[in-house]
Amino acid sequence: MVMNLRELSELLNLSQTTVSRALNGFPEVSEDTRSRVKAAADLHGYRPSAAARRLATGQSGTLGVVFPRERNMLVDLIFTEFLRGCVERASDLGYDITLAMVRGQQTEESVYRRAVRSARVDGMILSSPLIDDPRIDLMRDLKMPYILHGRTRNAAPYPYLDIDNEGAFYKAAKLLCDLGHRRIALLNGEDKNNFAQDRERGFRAALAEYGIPALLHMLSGSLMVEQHGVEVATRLLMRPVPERPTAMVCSSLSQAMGVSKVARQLGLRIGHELSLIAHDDRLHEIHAEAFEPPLTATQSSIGEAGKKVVELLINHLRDPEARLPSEVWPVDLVVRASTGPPPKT
Amino acid sequence: MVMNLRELSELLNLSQTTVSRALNGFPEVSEDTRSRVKAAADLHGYRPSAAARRLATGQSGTLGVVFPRERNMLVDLIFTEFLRGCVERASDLGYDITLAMVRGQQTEESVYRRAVRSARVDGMILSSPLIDDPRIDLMRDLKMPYILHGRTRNAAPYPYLDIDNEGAFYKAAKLLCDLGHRRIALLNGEDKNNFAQDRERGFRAALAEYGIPALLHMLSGSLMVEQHGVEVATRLLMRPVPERPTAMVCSSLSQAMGVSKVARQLGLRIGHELSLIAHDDRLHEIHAEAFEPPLTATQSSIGEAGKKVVELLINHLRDPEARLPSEVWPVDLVVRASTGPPPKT
DNA sequence: ACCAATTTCCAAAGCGCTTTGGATACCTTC
DNA sequence: GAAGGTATCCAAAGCGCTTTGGAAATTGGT
Repeated sequence: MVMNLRELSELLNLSQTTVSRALNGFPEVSEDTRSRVKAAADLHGYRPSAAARRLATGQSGTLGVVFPRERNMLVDLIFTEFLRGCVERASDLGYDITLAMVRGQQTEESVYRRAVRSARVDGMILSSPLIDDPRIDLMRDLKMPYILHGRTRNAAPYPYLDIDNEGAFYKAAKLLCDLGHRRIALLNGEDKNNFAQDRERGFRAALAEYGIPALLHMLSGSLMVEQHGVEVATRLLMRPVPERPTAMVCSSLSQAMGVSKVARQLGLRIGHELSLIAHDDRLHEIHAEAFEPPLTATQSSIGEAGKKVVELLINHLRDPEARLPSEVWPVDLVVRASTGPPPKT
Repeated sequence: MVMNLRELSELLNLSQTTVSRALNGFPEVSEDTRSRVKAAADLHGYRPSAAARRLATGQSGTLGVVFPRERNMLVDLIFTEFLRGCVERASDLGYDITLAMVRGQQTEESVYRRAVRSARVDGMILSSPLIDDPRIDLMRDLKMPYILHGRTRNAAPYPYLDIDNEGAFYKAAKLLCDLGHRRIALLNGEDKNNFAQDRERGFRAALAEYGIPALLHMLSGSLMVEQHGVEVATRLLMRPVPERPTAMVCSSLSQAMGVSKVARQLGLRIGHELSLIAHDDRLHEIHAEAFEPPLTATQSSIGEAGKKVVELLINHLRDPEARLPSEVWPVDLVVRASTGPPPKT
């Protein structure tokens, strides 16, 4: 049914060596034979057996992605988008993505150990890191190549791709300060997430520059779609005018959606009585520009991050000696209609 | 670093054959040696190399799952949950899950062919089938074992797991008819999906039994979270009382959420002026019982479906001669507080 | 026209497992 | 105690690829 290397080489009157080399782009084979081989391979639909190649090279051609432990709508949506990016780029580069999951009882460790020992994957992609993530020490101990999507506080240098959360929220808060806002609220993610702390830091830094106390600043309990935005917004916006924030910065579009609904109900026009900025992960079908009015946002595509993470990891696999693949992406602040000067009261 | 079979066998003064058999539970090895072998394997952390085993057995120990072509919040959430189920059960059964994706330009076919020829996967799991899904003929041509999550209209028998959508919506509509409702609306999924057609059929069948015209019945354009529910509900519930539906059946909790909000705004109490039933996929953190009031729902866990699909496919792989793994799950109708007799007007 | 350098190709040795086809030892049974 | 089972174990042959260490063929310089 499916032809193998030996058959193909016999058919071409060449050795397996030559055919293999021709196909894999080695220099020691003439262009002439190479094209002859490629044509024949194409014609007969030859594809090297993944299993055999894996055994011979000791590489599995597979990257592992671990499901986040946490589960909620936002996390799931973000993860799916991230995963999509990973799979897309991986398949471009000839790699497979397999999924791993840590189940109830199991220790995180056993799962990773298992993956490593049976050599199922060449590297792992870890997402949603905690402040001090034990997995990175584990990976190092296991000598398993890996890359983190996000950052952690672990001491030693490690490979990661992250976005400049601090800078993004600094920019956002600064914009509001520049516009004249004095009472600015932050709806953040959970404090245990590193990105939430980064965002808070950036936010505070901007306020500090303007000598504005970060009084209204709040750390939220969850990223729940809308619900959390609704709750916090209700609590804050119902306050008497002198205490009411004139601007809010949200960690997700979902929160912004909730805030925006509450504002509308209270008759506060977004961009006038209330300025609103949110972070936009560029999820599919949820766009800051589709808000009413279009939302000023710090934006960074989570799907692109998935692609890049795979790229970095694969580069690292191909050349383990090269410098650690660590990268911080700047985040754009796109100003739209949801931000304006504070109301004159 | 990692010990292999030869080393382990030398260490035990046994042949590789015996060690392999002991570990894989073959009968022709004494319980005595078996436990000795297992202990040693455990002690030294021996794990057979996946690549070598794959090459030797011709089985990859891997199942492929294909990303749905469509993308929106609901699809993504459902897919993630389904995937989670797949990964969970697969890992229990010693299988890996790798993801495949059909990209923009690529034909569906090329993607599947590639997977088959390089023998990366032993079987594929296809989800969100179309009415007449070309993939099932393709799978058959390629002789790739597969299973469908959902059903299609293709003529020849094929392996699938589906829930009884028709029966579920029949039950839901019948309940409403029994309660005395006469104007019942259906908010369905897109017509191109097989499950939507099944649901419509069940819905119509119940109404027909009661001689009720399915006038208010509507096929919706999208499954968008809430938005669609809001739109349709607004259109229907703003009508004059004699034309207004007294009950609605939704295809998803998200739609129901939208309907419910509109009803609340119009001062219609769910369970009194408006009865509401929705299909509940048992997604994480979105529960029919958490609605206000708790929602009567037809429910079936998409995560469990993922698990079962993997089970069926693996059984099929282990015994290809056995009967086609095709199964229809009954769907429970759980009556809660959102349904009651129609208002007396 | 000859030697060295370069191209181009190949035979064969793994990679680490499973599995076939015995061989050997240990019991039964009469 | 010999014949026939049965329970244990093993040597060796793959699985289909990559890669090492040469050999053969071609080229170039003089």
